[in-house]
Amino acid sequence: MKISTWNVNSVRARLDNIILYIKKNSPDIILLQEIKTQEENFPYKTFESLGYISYVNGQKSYNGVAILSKKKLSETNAILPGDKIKQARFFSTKIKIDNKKVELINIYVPNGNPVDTEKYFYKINWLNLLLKYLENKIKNGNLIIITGDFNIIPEDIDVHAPEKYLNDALFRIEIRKKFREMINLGLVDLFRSFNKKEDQYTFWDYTQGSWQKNNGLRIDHMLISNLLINKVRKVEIIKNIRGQVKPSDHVPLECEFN
DNA sequence: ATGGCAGAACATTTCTGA
Repeated sequence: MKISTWNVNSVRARLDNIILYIKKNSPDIILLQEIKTQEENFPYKTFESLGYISYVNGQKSYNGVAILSKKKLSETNAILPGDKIKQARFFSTKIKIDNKKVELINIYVPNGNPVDTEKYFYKINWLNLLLKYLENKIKNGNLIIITGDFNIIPEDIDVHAPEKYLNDALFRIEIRKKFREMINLGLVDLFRSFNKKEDQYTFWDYTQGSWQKNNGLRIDHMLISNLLINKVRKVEIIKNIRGQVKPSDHVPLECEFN
């Protein structure tokens, strides 16, 4: 089974790119972030014609997450307990891997810049709520796959110029500790466990020729329960997507399970 | 320090993103 995560920066503006990607890579499940639309304007029918059922947690203009799946999904939930701001950044469901029940979670973590503003504190608070949610699930014996746009650069190796990001909401120690806390719950940074190389990015800014200079960031992740790691066949960043006409600033991250 | 680009909507300008 192939699972893919992709911040598309507007599902409607990116429809042609997404269709092309689906036809070529045919993931079983795609987790989308930043769909930037309400459910009423989501292109359900386009994806249905490609063989996918869409599950959408939408919002006007900003944020929004969705899961496209070839098979019907069960136990879907669009609410992160305790989040009072209620931006559309969370969607969870249950799937089966190797006949084991697994909670699959799609997240779009707040960016948090500029630091030490209301936006930054919202990010910290959102991550704390997510940690509480994960801790509870894991304590109760649930297997987890959590994927999406974490807006966190885990290590120096994951950013083209670490010294420039020390006081950025994506790289501040305080934020990176939240990522580490997730790992410490018993999760694995799947991409990094399979690939130790530098310059492995999932995002390149639209400005300053970032793509051409390979000035990227690795901020889209898949964390999975330790117990699932031996079910993983392959994990891959689909980098060439960023070179398309009218691309998203993020590219898909794929994982194949046995 | 600013602005580089892109998308959506309050739309020929403003906001948000990372």
